[in-house]
Amino acid sequence: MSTKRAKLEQREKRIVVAARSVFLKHGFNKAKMSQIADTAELAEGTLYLYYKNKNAIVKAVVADHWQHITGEADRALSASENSFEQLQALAEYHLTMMVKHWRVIELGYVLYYSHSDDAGENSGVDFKRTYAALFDRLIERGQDKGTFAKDLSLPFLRDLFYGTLEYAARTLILHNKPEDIEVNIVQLMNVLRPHLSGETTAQADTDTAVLKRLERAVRKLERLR
Amino acid sequence: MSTKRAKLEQREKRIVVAARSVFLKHGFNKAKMSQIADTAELAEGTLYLYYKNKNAIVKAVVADHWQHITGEADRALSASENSFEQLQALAEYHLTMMVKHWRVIELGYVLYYSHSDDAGENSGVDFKRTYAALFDRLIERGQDKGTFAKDLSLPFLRDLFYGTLEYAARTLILHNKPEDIEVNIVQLMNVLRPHLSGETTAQADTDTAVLKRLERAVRKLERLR
DNA sequence: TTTTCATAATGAGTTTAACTCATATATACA
DNA sequence: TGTATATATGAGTTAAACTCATTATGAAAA
Repeated sequence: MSTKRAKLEQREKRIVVAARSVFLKHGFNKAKMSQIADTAELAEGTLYLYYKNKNAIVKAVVADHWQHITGEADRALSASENSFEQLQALAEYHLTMMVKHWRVIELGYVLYYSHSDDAGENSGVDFKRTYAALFDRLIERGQDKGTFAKDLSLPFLRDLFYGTLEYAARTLILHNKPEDIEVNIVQLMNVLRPHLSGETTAQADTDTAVLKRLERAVRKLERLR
Repeated sequence: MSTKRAKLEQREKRIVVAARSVFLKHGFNKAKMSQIADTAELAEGTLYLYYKNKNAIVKAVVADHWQHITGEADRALSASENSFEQLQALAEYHLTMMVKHWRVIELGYVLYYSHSDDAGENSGVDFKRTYAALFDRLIERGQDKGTFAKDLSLPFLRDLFYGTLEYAARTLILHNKPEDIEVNIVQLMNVLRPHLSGETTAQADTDTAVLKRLERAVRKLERLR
C-alpha cells in the first residue's frame, strides 16, 4: 500500500519537476503540455490523470515553491532573538528570494490573474498565507516582548513590508542590480524602526512638550527682565 | 484627409471601448475576439486591421486608462502647494483609483506577465512611467523647497509608496472595505513624514539631549528667581 | 452618370494547443 | 496462470486566435 501511494506521489513530483523546468524556460503561455509530457517522459494524456489541467500544474509548481520558501525563511529567523534583527533577516531573505526566483513568483501571478473558475477550493494565493503569517507572528511576538508598540495595524504593516519589497525586487531586476539588495533593506528598516518602536507619536509629544516648557520659561524670564 | 484620419481614429476608439467592456466583464482569457467584434459591430477580421492581435488590444485599453489617470492625478495635486499635502493627495487618489479600477489594473498585469515577444517596442509598463513620474517630480520639488530631506533615495521611496498602496488596495478589495482607504493613507503618511523630513534616529537623539539640557538650564534659572 | 481604382471589410478557412476517450498495457490478487 | 482493476497511451475532438481570398465601398476620372 505504501509502495502504491509512494509511486503515485513520486510520479506527481516528477510532473511538477518537469513542469517547473519547462515553465521557467518558456513562461506559462509558451510552455506546452506536450513539452512537459516529454520532459517527464510520459504521454500527454497521462498528465491529466494527475492534474486537471495546465492551471492545476502551475498551481502545484508555485505551491511547492512557497512551501519550500516558508521553511527556509523560518530557519533564517531563528538565528536571532531580537525582534528588529528578525525582521531585518526576514526582509533580507524575502528580497533575495524574490530577485532569485522571480520567474516562479511570476507564475503565481499568471495563475492569480487568470481567473480560472476551476480554481474552486483555493484561489491560488493560499500558499502565500502561511508564508505571510511568519511576518504576523514576528510582529506579535515583538509586541508581547515590548520591543514593538502595541497600537500597530498589522494589515497595513504587512502591506507596507511585502509591497515595498516586491516593488524593490522588480526595480532591482529591471536594472539588474542584485548588489543593491542590502541598500534597500537598510532603508526599509530605517523607515520601519521609529514606527515600530512607537517613536513617531512619542517624538511629536516630546517636541510639543519642549515647546511648551520653553514658552513658559521664556515668559517667566521676560517678566523678570 | 482629416476626415479620413478622423474616421480611422474613431474606429480605433470604438474597438478600444468595446474591448474594455468585454475585458472588464470576462477578464482577459475568457474575453473572446468574436465578442469584441460583436460589441464593436465589426467583423472579427476587421479587428486585425487595427490591432495586430489580442495583446495589442489590451495594451491599448490599459494605455488609455493610465493616460486618463495621469491627467486626473495631476489635477488632484494642484489643489495644494504644500508638499506633504500633495503627497497625501496623490496617495489618496492612487489608492482610490486602484480600488475602483482594479480590473483594468489587472489587465495590465496579464499583459506584463504574458511575455509576448511581439511586445517589441514597449513592454507594456511604459504607460505607468509618466504616471510614476508625478511622484518623482513631487519629491524633487519638495526637496528644492526644503520641505523634504536631500539625502532621500527616490527609487526606494517610489517602491515604498506604490508597493504599499498596491498591496493595500488588494487587501481592501479582498475584504471589501473601501471605507478603510483613509485609514491606510493616514498610516502611510505617518510612516513617511519623519523619514521625508529627515528626522532620523540621530534627530531624535539630539531632541532628547536638547530637552535635558533645557530642563537643567530652566531649573537653574527658576532657582535663581 | 457611369467607370475605374484603391482602400477597407468580411467571414469561411487554417492553425495551434489544450483537453478527451476508446483502446492497450501493466499490476495485484485469487 | 487467469482475471479484474488500475494506469498509460496517443489519435481524435474542440475551441479560439489569427489569415486571406473575396467582396463591398466610396472617391476621383471619364
